[in-house]
Amino acid sequence: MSVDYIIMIAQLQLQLNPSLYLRDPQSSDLGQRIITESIKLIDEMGFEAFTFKKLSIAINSTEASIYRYFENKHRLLIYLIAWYWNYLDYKINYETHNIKEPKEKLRIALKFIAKELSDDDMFSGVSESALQRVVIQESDKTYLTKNVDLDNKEGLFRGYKSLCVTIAEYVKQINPEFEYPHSLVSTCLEAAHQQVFFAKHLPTLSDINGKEDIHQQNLEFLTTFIFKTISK
Amino acid sequence: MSVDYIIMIAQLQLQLNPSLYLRDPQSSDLGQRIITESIKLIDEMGFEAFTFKKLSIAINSTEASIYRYFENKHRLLIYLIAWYWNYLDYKINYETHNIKEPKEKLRIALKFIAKELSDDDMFSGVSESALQRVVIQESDKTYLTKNVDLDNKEGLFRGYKSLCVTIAEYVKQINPEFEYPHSLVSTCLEAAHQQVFFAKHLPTLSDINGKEDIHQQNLEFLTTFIFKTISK
DNA sequence: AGCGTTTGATAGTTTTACTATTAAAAAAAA
DNA sequence: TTTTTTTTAATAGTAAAACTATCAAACGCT
Repeated sequence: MSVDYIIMIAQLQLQLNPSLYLRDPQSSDLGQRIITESIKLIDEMGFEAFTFKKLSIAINSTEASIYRYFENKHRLLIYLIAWYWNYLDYKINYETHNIKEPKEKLRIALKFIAKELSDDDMFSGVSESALQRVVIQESDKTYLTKNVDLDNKEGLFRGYKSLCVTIAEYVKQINPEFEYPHSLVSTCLEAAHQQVFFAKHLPTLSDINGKEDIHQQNLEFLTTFIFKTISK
Repeated sequence: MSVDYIIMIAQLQLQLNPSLYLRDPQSSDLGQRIITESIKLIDEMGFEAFTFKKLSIAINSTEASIYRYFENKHRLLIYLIAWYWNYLDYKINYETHNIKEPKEKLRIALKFIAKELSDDDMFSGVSESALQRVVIQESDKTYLTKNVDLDNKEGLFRGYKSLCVTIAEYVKQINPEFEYPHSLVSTCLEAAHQQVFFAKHLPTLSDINGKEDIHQQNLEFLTTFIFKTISK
């Protein structure tokens, strides 16, 4: 691990919008336990059944203490999902940094978007595989609320938008005449987790079958769909 | 309105899976009020803030009475969304019935998927425009739960899957070699409402701008991406 | 008029989503 | 090392949500 790499990570952490929390969970032991355990719990029981009461028991603390870090469980979810998109955005920017060819950049981006994170991928104590499952099942709930406009004004969705814009840039470079780069990329980002969910739970809605490598098939689908759509 | 049409509607209503409710809301005045008012309320306040208590006040009845029709508010949402997909599936089947050319069938299907329903479109007392807004904002919540597999086994998502399969058939007829017809169509169906939501609330994620006709632009985007993806 | 079904009224339980207060513990400053 | 400040834990409490149960009134039907 080079010094540069450490600096990049530090910046990545700092980039998380302070509006995402009341008190920075990265700044204390309790805060970090809130993050790691909430990912586990939401992954296991789903966001609806998840409560601060249950979380407080899991981390051997109290509800009141958790409320000092996050206004409510919805905000905590937004934080977790934002962390993931920021992480992906960082990773994709890092991996495509010295690539010239936009098609290659797009290919790399898609690879990271569709890639399954493994259980031993850990990033400052966070189980990335559990977080990825949380993203697959819960991410849309962050913005599908009557509060979107206010939350968006606070910049809570910055990471996701940034990632979308980054990749839309590659699309524009490949085909400057294509009229819907952002729509295509957001559709693709959404499809990336939707198709995994469908493959596992509503297989009629997908041709990706659970028997083979879901993430590999998904990558092929997304690649086909995005490159064909922007072809001239 | 022809007799055939009436029969089709009757069938459409009957096709709604009885597992969707405890007591058929179409069968009584109170049941119908539950449906029409719940659509209004969810549209206005969002699904999270919506409660049976509020609904009972709106329909001048009691919580207990509503619980005789639906097990809980999540089941009611599933019912409303299922109604919409069944309605769309019926409409698309009806409108493409005597069309031979699969490309034309697909075009018609997309037209109905992307079409904005107007305030005066009413179908047995249901405000279709309000229901469509509910679909845009809430539909994904029907299946993004830990209960999906059980709900799916009960056939609660039959309408959506049926619509997806119908359109995937057109895709297969246009290009039998295309490997992901269902994935492409489910991606398209999801994008159809996602893009409207993004255009209104997270415009960075979309090229569809709120100033012009969102639904028309959306149709163009969806048409471009689906036809390009399946082109040889 | 009598019967079964549907609805309304009322009441009660458990859980969730918070807020407030105070004391103890830990960290930082003097 | 003592003092001060900040953080956390413990406890308690509230309002609303998500139900369940009971019973009587109303209604539709034969």
